[in-house]
Amino acid sequence: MSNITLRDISKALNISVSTVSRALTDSHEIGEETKKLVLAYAKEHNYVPNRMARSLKVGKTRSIGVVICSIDNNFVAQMLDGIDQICTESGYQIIIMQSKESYEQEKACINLLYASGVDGIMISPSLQTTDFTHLKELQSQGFPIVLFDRTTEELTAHKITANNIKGAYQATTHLILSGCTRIAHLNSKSTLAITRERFEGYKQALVEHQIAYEEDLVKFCNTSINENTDENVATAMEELLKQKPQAIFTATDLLSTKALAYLNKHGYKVPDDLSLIGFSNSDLAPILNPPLSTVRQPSRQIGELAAQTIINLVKGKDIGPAETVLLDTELQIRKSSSR
Amino acid sequence: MSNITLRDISKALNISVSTVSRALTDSHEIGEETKKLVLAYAKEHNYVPNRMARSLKVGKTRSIGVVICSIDNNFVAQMLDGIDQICTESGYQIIIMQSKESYEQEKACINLLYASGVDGIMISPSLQTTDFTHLKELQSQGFPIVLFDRTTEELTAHKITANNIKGAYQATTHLILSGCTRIAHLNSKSTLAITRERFEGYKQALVEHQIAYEEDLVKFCNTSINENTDENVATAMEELLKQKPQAIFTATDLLSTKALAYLNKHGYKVPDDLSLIGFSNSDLAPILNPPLSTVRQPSRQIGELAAQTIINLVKGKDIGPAETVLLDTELQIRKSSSR
DNA sequence: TTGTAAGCGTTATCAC
DNA sequence: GTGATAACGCTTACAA
Repeated sequence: MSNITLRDISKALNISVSTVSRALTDSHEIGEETKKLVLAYAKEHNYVPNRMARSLKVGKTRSIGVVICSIDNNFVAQMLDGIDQICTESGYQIIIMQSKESYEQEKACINLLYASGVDGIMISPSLQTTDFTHLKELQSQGFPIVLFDRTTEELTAHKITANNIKGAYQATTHLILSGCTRIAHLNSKSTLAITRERFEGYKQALVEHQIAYEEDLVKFCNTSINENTDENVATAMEELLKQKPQAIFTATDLLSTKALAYLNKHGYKVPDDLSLIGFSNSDLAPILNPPLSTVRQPSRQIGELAAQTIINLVKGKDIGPAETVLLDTELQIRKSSSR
Repeated sequence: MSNITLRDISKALNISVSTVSRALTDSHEIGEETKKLVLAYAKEHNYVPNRMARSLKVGKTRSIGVVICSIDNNFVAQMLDGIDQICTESGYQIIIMQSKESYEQEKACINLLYASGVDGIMISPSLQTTDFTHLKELQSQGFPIVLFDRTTEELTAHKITANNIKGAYQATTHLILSGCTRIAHLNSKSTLAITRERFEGYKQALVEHQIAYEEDLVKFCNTSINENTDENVATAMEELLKQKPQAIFTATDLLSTKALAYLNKHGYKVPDDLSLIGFSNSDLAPILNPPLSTVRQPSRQIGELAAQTIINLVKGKDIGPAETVLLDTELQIRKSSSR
């Protein structure tokens, strides 16, 4: 198993290195005889090409960088699973880096990835990120970049994300149809499309059902890591609850579960006292107390599509101008919103 | 940002490539003047060394392979988080590969990682794995390997894992002290130490409290991916419940939540009808229905220690003979086991 | 069909 | 203290 090289093979078989190289890549300009010979020898001594040497030579590493906020997040892990599957199938290695919701760390990740020679980068920006020049710079050199899940209008690129407006709209509409009119909305604080779009869907549903929008029923709270999220959520919930809402629509996975925990802890009966519905991809939603109604995102599919897109870009395939792909969410009604 | 090389710097500054190289690695045999000059120029044009070239030359990639069952698993994600932190701090890149609980796929991962030149491998074997020759072969060539979380006696290596016997013992003892004598045990099917040790801890607690061990109260079920786990768990639970247990101790994260889901679905009141306690690292345990008592493992710490160990090995540090590090678990009593 | 040789960007071994 | 030069393992013109 100790590494054998092209030269070893060439010496053993008394043919040149280049012939061996070509034989192994099944070049048409090599005799069947020699091909078989080389292939056999290579297999027997289980030759495995040196990735570094190959990369150095051809200037491509067959690896792509993936930047996410945190690997320790159900939804993210599911997307990574999808990404990994596609990339492995296509012979690409992924290098995962976490921004931990920090803009500085995100830039550091990008630099590290670029320095380590990845052929392309897929990124779901941090909630802190408002400036995208670190990505624009790369792009301007023709470096392939794909945004997934979290997107922004600041950057022209291929983007794969859930249909956030529609998902939020459906969730809110569901609450309205169940008889709620005072519906609170808890969102995370960011300038990313994801935040605005879910807020947008919420407002659309209100408008459509002639319910006046009330600013006091909406809170955006800082959920960046290290930002004592529990406390921020508690404060936001406290203020929202003062407004006596009949229901709350939470816009992210983290907020949904933290809001439920808060309500349970403070003696609110869900859904008797108020309904709750949120974005969440946790498999545990059905056995939460109470079972949590959720907008579920096609996490694996987002990952798969994004991976396929970056691979196509990296391979130089013409996949047309940058476009945003919106994948439908799925409304899963459970007890937490059944009044 | 387009890559600048040593040669570019050497030309611009009219000094040799080797001088530049040495200046950048802060060699003591270079004049302070030139050092400053080179460093300044490098910074200004943000020179970043070519990883491939460096790796090819020195025969090390500063990357380590991490093999886990699935990234889409709370506990695993937490360990990965710990691993990532240590590796990033030490300037090592990690390459994560999933076995999906398949022995064949695990072997494929190992081969791919080895072929891609990682300096060492950390692995948490699949539940299917009983034969460890694929790892032994690597080891016999002096290739660094560390086992984490899931270990085996089949392999002599550095191992980092939770104190499974103690954790299981504590959980079972807790059930006994709460008044249960008919305690069922649901475990996963594997020959890994993790399975046997938790079973062992369960039995130890019984013995110590003079409770007779009953084979019918114990089930090992196949939780490999693709093995219709839900159905297997349902069958196992059905049979266990026929024995009218007063409590169930579930041995893995997956089994714990699936068991709870099963009980809820079939109208069992936990803890009134029976208590439940399980291994789980889900942050949602407190808001499950009912809040789930758990044995919590120091996931991040396991990852961190394992990462530190493999890095030490890779660096050739003498860290003594292979030993197993056992980290204490934490018993978290909640409503599901409060009678 | 096969061989020769250059070169990818580093680092290391010699010289000077 | 600095500079040539070879070498890591591979691919690829260009020759033969």
